[in-house]
Amino acid sequence: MSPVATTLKPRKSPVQARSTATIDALHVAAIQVLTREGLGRCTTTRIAERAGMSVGSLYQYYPNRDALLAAVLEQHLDRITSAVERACSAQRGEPVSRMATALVTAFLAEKLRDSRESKALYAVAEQRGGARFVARMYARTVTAVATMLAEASDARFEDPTMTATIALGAMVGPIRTLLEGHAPAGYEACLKDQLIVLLTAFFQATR
Amino acid sequence: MSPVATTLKPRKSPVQARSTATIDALHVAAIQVLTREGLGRCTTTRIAERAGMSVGSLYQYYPNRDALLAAVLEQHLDRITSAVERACSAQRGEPVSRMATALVTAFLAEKLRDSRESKALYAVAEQRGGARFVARMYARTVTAVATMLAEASDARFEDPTMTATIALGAMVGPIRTLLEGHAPAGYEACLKDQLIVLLTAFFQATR
Amino acid sequence: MSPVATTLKPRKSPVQARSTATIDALHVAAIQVLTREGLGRCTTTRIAERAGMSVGSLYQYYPNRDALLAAVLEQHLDRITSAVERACSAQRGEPVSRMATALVTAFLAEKLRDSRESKALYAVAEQRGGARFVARMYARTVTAVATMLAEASDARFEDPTMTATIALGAMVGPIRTLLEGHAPAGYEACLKDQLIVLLTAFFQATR
Amino acid sequence: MSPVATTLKPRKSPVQARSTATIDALHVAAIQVLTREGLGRCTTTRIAERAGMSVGSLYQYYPNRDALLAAVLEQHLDRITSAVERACSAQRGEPVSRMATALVTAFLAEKLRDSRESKALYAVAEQRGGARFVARMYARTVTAVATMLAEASDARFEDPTMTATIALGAMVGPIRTLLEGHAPAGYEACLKDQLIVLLTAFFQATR
DNA sequence: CATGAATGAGTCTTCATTCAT
DNA sequence: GATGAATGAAGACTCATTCAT
Repeated sequence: MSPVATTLKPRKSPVQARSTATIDALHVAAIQVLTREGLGRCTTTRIAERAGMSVGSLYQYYPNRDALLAAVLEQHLDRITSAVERACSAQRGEPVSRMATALVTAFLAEKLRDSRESKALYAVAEQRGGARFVARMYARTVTAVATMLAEASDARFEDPTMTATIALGAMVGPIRTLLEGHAPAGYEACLKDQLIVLLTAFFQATR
Repeated sequence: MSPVATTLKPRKSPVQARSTATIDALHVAAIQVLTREGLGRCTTTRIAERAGMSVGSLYQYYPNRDALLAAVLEQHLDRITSAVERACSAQRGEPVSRMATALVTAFLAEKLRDSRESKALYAVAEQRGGARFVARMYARTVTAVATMLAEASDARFEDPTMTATIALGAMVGPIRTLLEGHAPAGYEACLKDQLIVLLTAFFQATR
Repeated sequence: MSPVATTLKPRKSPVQARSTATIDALHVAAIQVLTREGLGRCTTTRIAERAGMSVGSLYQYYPNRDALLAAVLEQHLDRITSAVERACSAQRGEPVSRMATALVTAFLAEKLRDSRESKALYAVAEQRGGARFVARMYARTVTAVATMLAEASDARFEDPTMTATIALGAMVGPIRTLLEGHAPAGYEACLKDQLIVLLTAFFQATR
Repeated sequence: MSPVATTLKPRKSPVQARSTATIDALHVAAIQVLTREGLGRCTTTRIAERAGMSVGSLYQYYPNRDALLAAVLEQHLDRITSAVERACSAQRGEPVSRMATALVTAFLAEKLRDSRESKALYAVAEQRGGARFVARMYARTVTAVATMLAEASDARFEDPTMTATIALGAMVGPIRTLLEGHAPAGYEACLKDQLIVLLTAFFQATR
């Protein structure tokens, strides 16, 4: 939408007390508007309105629309990434089947915690500004998974980073199918088990 | 941006040769503008200009901007889906490993034929109108894959549709990683083999 | 007003017929708004409105507000500069008193042809974008005057450019006093004679 | 920008020392912002920030932005005018050549004391509110010069006010050329002498 | 039929001013 | 008195769509 996002960093935040609440209200409002109206209709005015404040206030905290959306995306991605990192570092030395289970469980739990939000943010991630955060999150997640895989008790991976990248994509793909509403009936119910089977089989075939 | 896409169908069916050529020029132009400028800057005027005609003429063929973009997306998806359908129907009765190979080969070839285009269209697919076409393509592809799987010579799937859906997502995920530029060096070179390993392992684990 | 004027060049003008009329209407409207409301209130909407068209049309001809104002300024300055150039080249070989008379006469006639316009444009000239045109006009005028002075029949100037620059400033100053309304009663009536005396005396004192 | 400058007078007279200091800080800050950012970016918030206080405090001293800028302009103009008045009243009874020298010397010294400031304030003077102060300053200066001229030892002026007005404009013009950056190399170095020659010649030609 | 100028609603963003703390 | 967050009107600019030529 905006050709060149000048700055995506939040503005020097005012005092603090009201700030945190206001920023949170903006994030929530942004996700709601994104969810209900779509990225195209997700305007600064509408976000501010739903957050119960004036546009001017929005600009007190973010230098432009993209910066706000980027912040929302970053928060979302960071939450998920952190959960995966935690899950991965807890599985070192375990067999790959447990790794697959832990990875899928952690990722799925976070991603589906608010599936409306997850879905709405895909559009933001597609944007110029969003790609940067996705890239960073991907890098962190791949590192976490690769590190975990390198210490599997029952496998030796030639190129853990490559395996981790493929595995991650293979896990995200079917989840996206669900979020975007292209899944058949009963899909969600067995998604977790299927993903575990998928990743376990892949890890064992690659080792 | 676009208020409410009233109709997404082309205004006149391309019966005449000139119409077909014109529509094609519009599609090509739309993809170029999308690719070079992004969805936000992909305006009707710019598309018409690059297609060598006036905006007025564009509206002779499509009732609005979204209809044009939807048509471009549909064409793209249809090409890929058809290729997959062909590949799948040719593998009936084969073992799952050959099925996986054929599926990955066909899909990858089409998707990477013009990766710029594929990537640019993700943004269109994300839009209101786009989801419908993606859904339809997903359905067709899943059906094709499920039908193929049901006749595998070395496997018996409990729920071929479910397996096909997961497999499809698992294949698309890593490809998307590549298209969106989040892949590490050397990724593209081994993507095909990795995907074949992935699907084969999954099919064999599920049978 | 605008921190960095990206482009001040008019847009690729459409056909021509209507164009010329439209552009002219814009110039006239801009001067009227500038005159009646001041630079601060000289908005694109108001200009378009007074020109009897929509904002969109304004932007069909000029990429931004400053470009329009710059064009108006340039036209104004070019008219005056050209008149001075003509007057100067006609005085070569004459005595300095005739040069002073010709210079003052030509300049004053043009500048006072529409004093409202002349005054209003001072504010535009002050702007980032305007300074460039003023500089260019100054350069042309100084060159014309210096060239003329160098060929005076009754004087030999050590540094004609310097003398021309000072003379020009000395002539413009009192005219500006008039245009800005700081002049006492009867000022305009004798301005021309006073300026001729001023420049003649200066040229004779400097030769 | 500012709707209608209701009042341009400071809200409270600077009786207390602290007030004077505060107002001075505001003036200095205003000039700095004006100089560094231009009139368009010279906002109350920025001025207050640079003055080390809050916007609210700024409004304790001035009813609106224009009042502050007007005060800054007035102070600037008053300083220069006072200097000229002093110089003029010291030259009574002297010959016009000394008068010219004294006038030019005093004016130039004040105007170039901080040329950045002088230049920046031109934009303020152009504004609605500014013209009033310039007019007042012009009147005082003309009076001072005219009074001086009326008592020249070697001349008798028919209309000292007219001569003074022209002389003032003739002196200001070339200085403005310098401040606005349209002057050729070496201009500043000989400006003073040239102006003295100019005014002396004019006075002698007019007497 | 093609053209492309005109339209004007809708976006983002800024900033003077106020007022609760 | 000082503070600075909140306000919202206003401005620049874009672009889908129409319609006179």
